[in-house]
Amino acid sequence: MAGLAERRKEMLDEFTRGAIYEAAVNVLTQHGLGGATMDRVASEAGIAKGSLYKYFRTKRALLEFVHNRAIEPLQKRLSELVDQPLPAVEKLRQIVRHWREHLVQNRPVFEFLVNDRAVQSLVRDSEMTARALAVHQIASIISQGIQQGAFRSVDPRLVADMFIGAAIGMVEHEFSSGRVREVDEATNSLIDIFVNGLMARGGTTVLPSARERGGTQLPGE
Amino acid sequence: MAGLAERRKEMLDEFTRGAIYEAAVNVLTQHGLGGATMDRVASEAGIAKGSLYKYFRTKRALLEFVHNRAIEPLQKRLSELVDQPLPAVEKLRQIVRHWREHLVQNRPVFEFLVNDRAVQSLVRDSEMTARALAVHQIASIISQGIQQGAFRSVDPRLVADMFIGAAIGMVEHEFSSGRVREVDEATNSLIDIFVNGLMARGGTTVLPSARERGGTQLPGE
Amino acid sequence: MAGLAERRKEMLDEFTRGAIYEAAVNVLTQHGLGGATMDRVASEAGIAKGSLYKYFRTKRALLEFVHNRAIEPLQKRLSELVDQPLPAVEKLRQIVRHWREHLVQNRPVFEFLVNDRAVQSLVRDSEMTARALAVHQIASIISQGIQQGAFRSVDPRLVADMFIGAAIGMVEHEFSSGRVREVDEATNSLIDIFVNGLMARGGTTVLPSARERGGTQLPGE
Amino acid sequence: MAGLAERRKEMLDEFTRGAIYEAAVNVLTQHGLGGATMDRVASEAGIAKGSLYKYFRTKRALLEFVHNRAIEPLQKRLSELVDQPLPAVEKLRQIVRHWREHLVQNRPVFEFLVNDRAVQSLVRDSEMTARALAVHQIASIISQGIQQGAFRSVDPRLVADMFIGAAIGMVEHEFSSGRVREVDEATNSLIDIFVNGLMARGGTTVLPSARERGGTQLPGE
DNA sequence: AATGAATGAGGATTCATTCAT
DNA sequence: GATGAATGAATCCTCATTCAT
Repeated sequence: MAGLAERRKEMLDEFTRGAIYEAAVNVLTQHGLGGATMDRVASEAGIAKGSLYKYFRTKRALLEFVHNRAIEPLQKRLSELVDQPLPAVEKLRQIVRHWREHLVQNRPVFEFLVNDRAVQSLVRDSEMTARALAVHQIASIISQGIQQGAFRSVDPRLVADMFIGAAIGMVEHEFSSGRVREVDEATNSLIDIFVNGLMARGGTTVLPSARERGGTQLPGE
Repeated sequence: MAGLAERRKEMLDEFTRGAIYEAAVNVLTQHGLGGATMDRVASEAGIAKGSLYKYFRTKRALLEFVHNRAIEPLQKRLSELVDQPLPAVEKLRQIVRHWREHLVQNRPVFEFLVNDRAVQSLVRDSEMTARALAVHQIASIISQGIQQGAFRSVDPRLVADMFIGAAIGMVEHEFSSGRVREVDEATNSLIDIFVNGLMARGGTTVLPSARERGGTQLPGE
Repeated sequence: MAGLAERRKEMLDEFTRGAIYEAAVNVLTQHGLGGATMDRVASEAGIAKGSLYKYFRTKRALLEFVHNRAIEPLQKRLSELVDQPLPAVEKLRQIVRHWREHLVQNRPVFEFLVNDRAVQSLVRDSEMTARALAVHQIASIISQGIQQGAFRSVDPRLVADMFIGAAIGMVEHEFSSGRVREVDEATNSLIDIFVNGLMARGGTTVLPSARERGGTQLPGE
Repeated sequence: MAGLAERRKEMLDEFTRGAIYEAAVNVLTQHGLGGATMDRVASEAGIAKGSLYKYFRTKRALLEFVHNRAIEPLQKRLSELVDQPLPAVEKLRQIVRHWREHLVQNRPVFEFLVNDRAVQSLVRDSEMTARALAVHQIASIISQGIQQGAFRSVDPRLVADMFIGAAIGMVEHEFSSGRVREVDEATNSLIDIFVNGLMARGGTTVLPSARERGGTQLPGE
């Protein structure tokens, strides 16, 4: 009996939290972070402000909830992929493709919540920020690639951070260029660059990198 | 003459604006964007609130000023580099090195202002946001590389956006790893990845990229 | 039912709005228009500033409310009278009497709100200001008088404006003279002047009006 | 020498005060009473704010100055007329004509300063407000008319207040109707009403005024 | 004497949070 | 348990007035 009532309540709770999530995303989309008031969220969710506070004790808690729920699928997929028996490159490729789709489909949330410093400081949980977790896991994929001889020896965490940055840059490009391209086009471009580099192969000579040059300065540097 | 008094006034003005800039950066650093009130900035700058409003007619104007002053050197250096007679790779290398140094030295501003969506919508000037300008110029460098045969044929703007993202990721890495490395180490890593890719050369075989595979799906993709 | 709760809420609302009206009038009386701050009104009404803003979204809305509530009874009575089967003179007489009583009883509001240019520009509703409405209706009474042969042929709207002005002048006289006279004394004086004029009848000769003189200029004109 | 320098200074002073008057009127016209800041007045007058404060120690003093200078010609003409050897009616006629012209020509000042309660309380000088003075003098003209047998016996001050009110109403009519009529038309209408009343003469019977009826109430009164 | 930068009290408005019904 | 009215601290901005140069 008690168990049933409890389960019932939990489900209702979960349902309402979903509605609040939708409402918060709408408000964020329409009014931006600054205009996202508890009043508006409650009204958009069709509940009273007092009830909203029953579900989230502070605004910060609400924002954390929205933030986490938005990021959750990304983290989940990343975790799953890390453990799969795939070559490192394929893992990266699938990660990027999934990120891209998710971001494009949930653009407003990421516009206003995830990629926003103000929120990040607001929702920064005690231990490990979402990004740090992603870096950690992508770094492990890169390490795998190095160990398996597919990748050169690089600093996995550094490259992981660059990789994430490039992925974000890719999505920003799609946002700002207004046009959403073939699902694989941008994804493959990113992987292609990271795997093969920009260098034209076959006979063409480029200036050696500074590392290869031993750090000498070119004129103008 | 009149010229003298004017010059004097301008210098004083510039001096005060500088002090306000410092104050704003401090407040931003200590209180974040949300806690950056005009009151606090004025107090930190050691002037009255009314005086602050003499220099900046609105909070938004102040934020724009801080934002622009922080970004200005980056844009200036980028513009200079674009026009220099250097190989594309060297241009990119120098850009990254300069960005990195500037960002590391002005971390607080970039933490709270430049890379923040909320501010971006606040300070978004009519036509072209700072990032768009940077993308444009870096894309032109990449185009140059392609034309000169150094780079493969890629979408310059897309790769430019990725490149900027990767550069930001690199700096974030330095911020979050807490340790600031040798000036060239991270820079060269970034250039190295973008030019040569991650792929281990010499006999090792990796899965071909989707482009080379002709778009076929691998299992799990 | 739902209706009950709604009715209850409406009554409470109306009650509070009444209290705010009183408070606003008090503040207006004591501090004048310039000193009528939302803070003071809230405090005088015994509610928090935030609550005041729940009832009136802006200061302007509050002022409009006070203005309208003060003028409402005047307009109502005027509208009623216009349609009654009374000789034009009697209509005018009753209007003046009612105005006078209302103004004397609500002196502070009219001192600071109704007869004040600054407020008029603040509360000027889109279409027809209160005065314009009054002019319109009094003009229609004068027209009636003309049609029924009681009044000479004059410009009804012009005379209506003069009539209103004279009525205001009458009340100002009572205010400034400090003494409030018999209810009918001033009222009848006003009607008497407008109906019969100042001219002494019976044998006494006065200079003909310019109209009668054909527009010739007297010395000093 | 000292005398000359003093005279010179006085003249300059007077000149500047004139410029300030013009500036204040412009600002009042463009920004209304609320937007009439000392800053704007100084800037419009082409002097520094500090200098403005040399001429008027407070904003109130400036407003009093503008108010008085605007009213001055009206008072002057009124005083002159009172003492002239003219029939009372002619005095009233000329007063109204002059007021009307002056008000029409200086509309902005009167819109925002003279007929405004907020200012009136601001500029109310200790003893006798401008209106009170005008009432006094017009009342004396009416008294003259009564003594000379031209007017019936009425309360001169009460009628003077009504008269002034009617004159203001007349000007308001011209302002609100947008059209400025022949100089004498409105003026003569006003005088005509006040001298002869609205009553249609010659055979037509109207209800007797309450005075004549002895104060009896009509049905509906 | 003229200037205009500096001041800071004051005012309108918002919004996260509480609590009586 | 749900509600939404009440709260008041906090924020942006204005402007009359002063005073050092």
